[in-house]
Amino acid sequence: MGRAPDLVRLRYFLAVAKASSFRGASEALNVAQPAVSRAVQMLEAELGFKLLERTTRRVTLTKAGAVLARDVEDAMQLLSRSVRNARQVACGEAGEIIVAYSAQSANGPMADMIVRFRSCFPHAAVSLYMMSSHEQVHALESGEIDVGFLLSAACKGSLGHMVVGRERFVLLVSKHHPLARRSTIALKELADVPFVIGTTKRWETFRSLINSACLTAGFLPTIAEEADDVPVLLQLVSLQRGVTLYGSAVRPTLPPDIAAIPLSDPDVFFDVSVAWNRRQQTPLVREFIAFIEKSLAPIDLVKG
Amino acid sequence: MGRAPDLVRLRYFLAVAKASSFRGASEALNVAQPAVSRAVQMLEAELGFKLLERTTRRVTLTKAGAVLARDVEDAMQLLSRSVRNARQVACGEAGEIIVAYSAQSANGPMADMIVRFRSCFPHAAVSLYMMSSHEQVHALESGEIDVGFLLSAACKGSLGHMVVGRERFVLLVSKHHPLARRSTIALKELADVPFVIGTTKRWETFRSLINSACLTAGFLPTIAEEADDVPVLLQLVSLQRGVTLYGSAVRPTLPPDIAAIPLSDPDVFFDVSVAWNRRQQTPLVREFIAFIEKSLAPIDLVKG
DNA sequence: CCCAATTGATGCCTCCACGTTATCAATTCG
DNA sequence: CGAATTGATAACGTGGAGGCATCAATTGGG
Repeated sequence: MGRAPDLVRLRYFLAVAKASSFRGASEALNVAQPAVSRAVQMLEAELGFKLLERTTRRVTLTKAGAVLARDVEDAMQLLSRSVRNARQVACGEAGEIIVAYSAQSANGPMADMIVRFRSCFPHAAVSLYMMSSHEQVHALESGEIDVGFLLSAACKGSLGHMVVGRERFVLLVSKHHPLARRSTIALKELADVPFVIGTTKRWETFRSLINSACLTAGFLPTIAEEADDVPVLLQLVSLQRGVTLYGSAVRPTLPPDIAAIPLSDPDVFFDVSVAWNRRQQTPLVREFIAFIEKSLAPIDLVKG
Repeated sequence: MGRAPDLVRLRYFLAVAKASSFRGASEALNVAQPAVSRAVQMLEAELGFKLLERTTRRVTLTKAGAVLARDVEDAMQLLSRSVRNARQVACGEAGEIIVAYSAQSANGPMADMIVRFRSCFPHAAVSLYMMSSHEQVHALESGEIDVGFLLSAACKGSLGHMVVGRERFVLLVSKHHPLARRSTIALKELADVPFVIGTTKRWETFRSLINSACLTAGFLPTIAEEADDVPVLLQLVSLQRGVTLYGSAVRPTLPPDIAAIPLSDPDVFFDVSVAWNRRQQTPLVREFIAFIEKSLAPIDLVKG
């Protein structure tokens, strides 16, 4: 009941309708003329009504045939659009990609990369979600996100990843704080300075980065206050409840009453990576990673 | 080259996508399982990219496969809608029909017939055009219109036609005219009364009807003034430039200063027909004529 | 008025494509 | 570890689509 007829027959019929001639259609289709005659006959038999009025000298469309030709042409166009679209998705030219980024990576080169990727892949739908490095690892493993910009330190073995940037720490202090006038500062000077810092799971990776940096300087930071998101953290710094360490890229976005003082320690830095799940790489994800890699190449050349 | 793949293969693929299983799909399709495997393989080979991820125990859609399944389903639905629509046109359930009607038939049973036809054939597009009987004959022969309501006297041999109503004449006179007080009038009383009447080609049929009616009463009407459309004709009657004869059904639409006086002659009437071109009857036209015929049956029963 | 030419339909033959059965390889349960 | 299920593969047969040759019918020209 109501199954669609063979596409070849429909194509032959359309060709006859366009050419108003079986012979002309057969030439346009590069087949022999009897094939076209039979195809249309079979189609009519299958449908149960006549599509063409033949007068051995002239071929005209039936009303029903005209309607069918018009509608079928649209449907076939939709069909080939479907195939083209799927092909684009298959080769990574189109599709959806869900990208996460952490607070620490947000101020780095990530934003620019996304913008340029979007303009290079106009058929791709890029969704962005803010997510801590720790959360991203789980989201990548469960497939909730396709790629993530996160702290390299958070990456696990099951994830593919690639370092996209190295960042030095800056000390964030209130401008009214005694340390605010310093142009640089050594990490070990902070041994007795109270810190405000995130302590929930969300901050796990970044906190352990700070801890290990402080440990190599010979102390463990004194936690004076805890905050769970960046605005509150900055608020607490403003109120001189403590100081905190952050990536240097945060500077352009700081409120005016907070100073960012570079650390003088040469080896204290952290890396930001783009990470992905090796097991579910869609073509578009591959394209995305390749795009990031290519974006990085000139940067590395400058450094090397 | 972007030709569309075989519909059967696409249907098989959709079935697998729905069932998430080759075996399940094969049962749903009532074919053996290898047929489904091969069909999907051929489809993938034809398209050039994978649609399904097989793990011998679980079948999942590729991103491209998911996109294709979604879009192809829509396209196939459109395709079967096209076929259904064409079938409706073929059996006369749907389609376009262009109907003409003359001034004399406009006030008869035509209007009601059109309304009821429209409600019985909701998928049919009925276009209405006002056209004189004379013009309708040409328009029917050239195929510009499908059917016409016109004076039976205008019908030629090449057209099929069917009488749908018989109408008596009424004399239209100004209410200030001496004859306005009469309740009936005999045709021969009008031998010396000046007429206003249409004289162009458009009025040819109706004028010859009036002429022959008058001739049987023993005179030829005196033409005092000519008018080419109904409002002007009525205007001239109002201004007492003359009287005219018209179908009695016009009465409900007359302006208040014009009286309609029935003729007492028993044999003076004219017939209105529905006419069509025998050579280009679309199914819907056949349905229309059959509908009119059926609408007429009860009327004839009452008369007979 | 008839013959040549063109057009669509038909008969016959071939061959590819699809479907079926039988079987294998791999994974999942009990 | 064996039973069962699932998808892939092999071998085989049949139906349908296309090609060739030909027919029937209409048209146009001499």
